[in-house]
Amino acid sequence: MLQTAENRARRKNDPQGTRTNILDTAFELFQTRGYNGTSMQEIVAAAGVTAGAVHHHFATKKALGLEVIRQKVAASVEETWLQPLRSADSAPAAISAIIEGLARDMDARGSVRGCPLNNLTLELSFADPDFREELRHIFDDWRATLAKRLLEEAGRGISDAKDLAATVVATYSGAMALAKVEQSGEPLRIGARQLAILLRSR
Amino acid sequence: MLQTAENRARRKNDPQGTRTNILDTAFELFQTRGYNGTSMQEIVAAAGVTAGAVHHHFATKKALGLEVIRQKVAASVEETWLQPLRSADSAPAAISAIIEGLARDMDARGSVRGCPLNNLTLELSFADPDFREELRHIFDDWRATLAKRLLEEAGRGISDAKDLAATVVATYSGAMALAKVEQSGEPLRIGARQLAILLRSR
DNA sequence: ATAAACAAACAGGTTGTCCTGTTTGTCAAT
DNA sequence: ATTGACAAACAGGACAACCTGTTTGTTTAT
Repeated sequence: MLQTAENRARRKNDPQGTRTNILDTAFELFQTRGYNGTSMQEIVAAAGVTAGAVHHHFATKKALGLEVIRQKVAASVEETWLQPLRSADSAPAAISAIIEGLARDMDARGSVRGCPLNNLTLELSFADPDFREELRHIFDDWRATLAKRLLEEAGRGISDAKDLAATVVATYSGAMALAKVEQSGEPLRIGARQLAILLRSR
Repeated sequence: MLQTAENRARRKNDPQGTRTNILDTAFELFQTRGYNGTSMQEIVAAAGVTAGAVHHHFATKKALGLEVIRQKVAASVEETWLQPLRSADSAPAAISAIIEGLARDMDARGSVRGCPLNNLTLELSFADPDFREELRHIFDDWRATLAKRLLEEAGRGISDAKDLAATVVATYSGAMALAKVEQSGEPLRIGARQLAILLRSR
């Protein structure tokens, strides 16, 4: 039975705010419990909205997941990697600074939830081609931005720059996996040091 | 209503075989759909056993997952990494051969499901400490075996060997993530080449 | 007036787990 | 050598909780 007008809760009527709230909450829960480990009910409860509101903005859980990747995950990589990279004087110095900054954040926070992009990639990119496509775009942008900055350095060809860019992404991603399983920032610091050596040697 | 004795199926009574069958099937499904993406019913159906049989050998899904990690995932790392490493003349040569062999397998197969250890680590190691503990042991063995072999090389200290071991694991793990999202063995080949350069430079 | 933005309740399928009953091997007593 | 007792190894559902998605109705902005 539906409720009467008397005791029905008032609507917020803040479409942009509600939508952003749902996206932010889903991103946080996916990051802590994973996509398949998070239920719609948990998202509804944590966001403090109703199931109807979620359904109005996102028809299915998959549609919500894809939007989280397109907006939140992409923005996260943009903020932590691409912007610092573009505004830095030296690419190798920026890479070291980014990774060591993350290691410091993790140790201060006391817990490591890992890289959102890698988390969702390993969970979903084989099982679902739609997710894979969205995730792949973000990786490609990341590698392209890195390669572009590494190409500016003296005495480096395009092929070397691309290979080094892929290696930076790989070593960072794997170090983050180690950091997650050890719950420590140390693997990231090791990775940063070894990447610095590799970037100096070429 | 329970079934009568007449038309009831005969028991297999092959405890070891049934148990191994369930473990193998669960490992395969976890590898393709993830832990939370796989239901008990799917495991039951794919293994061709009954729910009762699964419950007899593994009380809960989590208990089954932990056994898959302890036996199947650990054995997979042992087979592809530790044994080749121990029996090789040169550690750097073995590392290159292992990674490039995997890249060849993937291209021949036409699909990349990723590293079972990393897949489960990113999905579960933050959300559940019991899973994390089991996964961490495997990573630690992996790094220790690598460090031991890298230490044998001339002019290398224990600290450098440990750092390089962590970097080999990290770069491989991250390259496998790239391979998964690109569905190609190429990122692994790039990682192998760059690791060879790094191992030569020190 | 119309349509977007929600609130509330609900439908129907799926989930992990458990329970009861039957079959088979084992081992000791006869 | 046969039998009886007992425990392990399943078969076949049963079940409540939970899952995603929808529907219906009310509120607000334009």
